[in-house]
Amino acid sequence: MCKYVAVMVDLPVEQVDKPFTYKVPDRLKKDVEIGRRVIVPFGRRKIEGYIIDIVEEVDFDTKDVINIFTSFQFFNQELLDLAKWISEYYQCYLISALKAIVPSGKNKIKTKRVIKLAQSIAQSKEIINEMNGRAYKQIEVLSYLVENPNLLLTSTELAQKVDTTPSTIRALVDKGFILYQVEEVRRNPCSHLNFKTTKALSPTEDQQIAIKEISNSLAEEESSTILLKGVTGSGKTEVYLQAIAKVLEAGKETIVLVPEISLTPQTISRFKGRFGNQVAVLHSQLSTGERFDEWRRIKECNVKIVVGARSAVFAPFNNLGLIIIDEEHESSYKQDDHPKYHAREVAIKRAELSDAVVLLGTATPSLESYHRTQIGEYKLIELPKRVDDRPLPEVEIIDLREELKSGNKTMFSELLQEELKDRLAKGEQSMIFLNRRGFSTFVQCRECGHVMECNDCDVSLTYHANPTILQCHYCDYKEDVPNTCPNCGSIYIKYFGVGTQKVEESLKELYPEATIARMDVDTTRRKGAYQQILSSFKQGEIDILVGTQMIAKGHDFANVTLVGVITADTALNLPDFRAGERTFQLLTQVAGRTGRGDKEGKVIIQSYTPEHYSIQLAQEHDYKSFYQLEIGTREIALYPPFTHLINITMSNEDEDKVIKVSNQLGEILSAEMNKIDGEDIMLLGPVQAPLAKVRGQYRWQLLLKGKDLSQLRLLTSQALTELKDLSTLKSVRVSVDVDPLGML
DNA sequence: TCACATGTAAAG
DNA sequence: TTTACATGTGAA
Ligand SMILES: [Zn+2]
Ligand SMILES: [Zn+2]
Repeated sequence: MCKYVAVMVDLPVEQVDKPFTYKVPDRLKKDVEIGRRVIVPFGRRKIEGYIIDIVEEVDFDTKDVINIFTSFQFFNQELLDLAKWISEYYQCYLISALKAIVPSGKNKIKTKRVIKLAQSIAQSKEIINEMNGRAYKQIEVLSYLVENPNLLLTSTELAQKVDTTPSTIRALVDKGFILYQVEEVRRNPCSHLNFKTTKALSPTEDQQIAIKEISNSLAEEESSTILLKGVTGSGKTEVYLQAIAKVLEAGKETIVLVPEISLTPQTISRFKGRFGNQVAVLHSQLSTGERFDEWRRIKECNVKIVVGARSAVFAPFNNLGLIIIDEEHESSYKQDDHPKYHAREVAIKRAELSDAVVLLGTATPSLESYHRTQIGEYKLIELPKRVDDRPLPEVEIIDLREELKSGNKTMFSELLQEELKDRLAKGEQSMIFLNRRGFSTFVQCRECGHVMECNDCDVSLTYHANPTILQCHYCDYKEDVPNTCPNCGSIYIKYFGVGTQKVEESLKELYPEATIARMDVDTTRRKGAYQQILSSFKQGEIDILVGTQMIAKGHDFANVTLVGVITADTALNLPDFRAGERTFQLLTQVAGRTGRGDKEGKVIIQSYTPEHYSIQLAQEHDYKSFYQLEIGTREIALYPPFTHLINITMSNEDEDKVIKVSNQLGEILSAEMNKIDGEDIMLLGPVQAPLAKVRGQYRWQLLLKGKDLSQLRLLTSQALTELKDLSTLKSVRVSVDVDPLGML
């Protein structure tokens, strides 16, 4: 038995996107299992791969497997089937899908040099007493170590903690009081946090009904999807927690997906507080080895619940009962690079393969999901009221055109200014929200109008204040802010546009006595800074918090009674069929940040197009009407959920080549469409991509639209094969995105 | 004729 | 992606 194995080699190329068979030498037979990582000879060299099948007989010559990694099985049959589905659905190589599933990289054990006391705690205390008072920093360091002997900090970290430099630590090492020790880094990202254990709350009537319905679905032991639509502050998390408890009772496992930016200690503690160390966390920021470690922990320890971002949908469970997707509508569930999967769709597929239940939670369902409840594909459960019957906040809309007419040239309307003043007087807190898209700050010359742009991308460089620098958001290119215009030499070159810094500055001018903080990429770059700002806001040390998307996510700030949105319609101007949906979701989300305590909340939305239904209906908290209107326009314009889209992007540093290939592919596609009588299929383009150039690569795109996705996929793959045979311009990159979220 | 550059197909 | 082999080119 186990004579041969079928291996997918780790090479993302069309020609090797098929299994290769190898003979297993006797010494390795005991380690043969699907999902193991192997080393095999490939051509004249060695290569890594994964076992995807075990075969008893072959009718051709084979080479021998060189080695099988014994660490663990990277995927089981169920995850392999899921990978196969992904590769087919999203048109990528099987190996790419597999690599999305397994923890990335090698089992590199990361080490660091940590500081430990050289003597026992008691002895160290004595040393402290006997030390020369002049070495007060050394005493501080030593005392810190005596109090926190298990922290295992590196010398830089320790120096930071006690506000000194590593040289102090060096001195202590030389004296023999402490020593360096190399430790394996096996980080448990939240182990240092103390979690308040919580008991199940007694649910509200609506929650009770929701839990009951979910339990019923779980009991069926048959795959199904439930959409839990609950207004902001309606207590969705408690429903999740009690649903998980039911899954645990049945001896099964749960995956909880939350959007990347919501994966904070607060979120994690909600789950750890209830279920303790049965919970593991899978960040996607975890580095190579760390993710590997967490995987090992999940497999080896008694982990029953995994909380994580997008990729946690692949958590290595064998007896999955439930997958929860919080904020189901969030666009971060779609992966940006290949394979461009959507975690919601993958979750539904995975649930189908393991007879599990998917629970989608949100206040503002994606059009797709709500539509599926209407046609009976998903079950719909609603939580229409906030807990304790708190009212939804009052929303007022300000027409910025009117403001301007009446002579207000600031970015804050009269009303917003008054309300801010009022909150400051009452000692209540406010949040000011800026939609990041369309809100870049750019540097422009006042004399000749020259705008500082990225050489490699078709965008202007963004101005950052701290440190002062110009940066490209697409390729990370950085340069110093010029003192003179590179075009005309004028010294009147300065930054324009509204950024969070600018809002913060203006607020400081308006309310010099207020404490104002800002939360954006600049202020949260430092590790832990995000947490720090949030917690000091929560403690009431900050009166006004200015921020981007980051502050819109489900934090509970009881004392926030005012939310201002500087301009609501920036997203509306984008060439994207989801613009209306995005705007509605964002406004609802932001509005939900207020009135979560005993005091009522108020929301002020400033807009240049206040008549737009996304804004009007967000004011009314009226999702249903919004859905009705939006679904109507989608149906007429033949956009999802009534059709599927496939976006094909061509890119190369030579735009002529890109255009040539785009045209070629466009022609092949139309020819194929005629052949297969593709009347239901529409081809748009080729057109220049909305982001015409990124990292020096020019981009053109083709968009396919049609009711039958498998027909679309077949068409693309056929056309691409044909293109490969035909085209001489092989250097042009062709990238396929199935179900793209936007048009970019 | 050799040394090196460039293209192309194949990988069990 | 790496590699071998085929084919092509220019200088000696
Ligand atoms: Zn750039
Ligand atoms: Zn100029």
